[in-house]
Amino acid sequence: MPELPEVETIRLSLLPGLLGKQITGGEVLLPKLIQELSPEEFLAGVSKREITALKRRGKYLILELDQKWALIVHLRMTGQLVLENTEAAMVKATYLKLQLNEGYDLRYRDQRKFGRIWLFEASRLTDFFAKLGPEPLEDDFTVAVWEKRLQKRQLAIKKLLLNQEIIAGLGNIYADEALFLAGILPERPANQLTELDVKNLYTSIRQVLQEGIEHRGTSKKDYLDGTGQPGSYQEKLRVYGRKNLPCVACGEPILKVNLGGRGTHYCGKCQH
DNA sequence: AGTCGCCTGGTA
DNA sequence: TACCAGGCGACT
Repeated sequence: MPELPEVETIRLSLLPGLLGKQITGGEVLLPKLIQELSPEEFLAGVSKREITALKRRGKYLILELDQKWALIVHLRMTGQLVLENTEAAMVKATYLKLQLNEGYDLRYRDQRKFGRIWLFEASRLTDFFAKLGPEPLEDDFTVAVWEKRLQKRQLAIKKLLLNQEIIAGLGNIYADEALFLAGILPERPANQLTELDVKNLYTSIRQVLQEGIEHRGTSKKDYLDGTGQPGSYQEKLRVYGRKNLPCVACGEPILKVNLGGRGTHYCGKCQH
């Protein structure tokens, strides 16, 4: 489900309700959701701790507890993290409930049960994210860094965009959108991109992610932010989910193919 | 490098 | 009934 803009929107929407709150208790209703620990160990580890920061790395959400522990959430395809009144009825597919002081729960829902949650000491974060690629919106992600990452790679550029070790945070929607904006065919081998292609792609990646955040994410099916609100970027998508609809630039029908097992949308006339 | 499994639900 | 879905890791 959520890519970088959705996870960032969830982070921003949860920030006011979570910062400084204490986790008073909780309930795990799907043991396999919790990685490396038993549900009991996990609940004991988060209980009585204060949420001291909320961060994001790629598509991972990081709750810092007591400035010492890291509670990591990866939503995979259909995960949702929402703040709800403790009295509110438990919605279907809610698999984790963390009770906070002041009457609210942080609840995790996940239709397809693909999500993952970890709890460990914050000192392990560097190791945990060691293989993850650069943050595309950070200042240290430069064209030069991007160029270097694509060097000598003969894989289709779309596949590289989806590889989180190459660049963090892009998923199927924003990868297709970035390639369209840059005018590059998804099948192009990365090492055949010109210097200008690489530069355009760099700019396009940052643009679509920025736009996604500004529109509070893309709600195609399940995605909601931490307050239960959908995003609106689905209305702005240029190619994703627009098979057979006219290209916004040239009017030709948008094509959809399968690339590496993922639906891939593009304009056969605008992208080369 | 490519395919399969993990899960459930919506749609063709 | 079959296929598809915003992700990712374990297989061959």
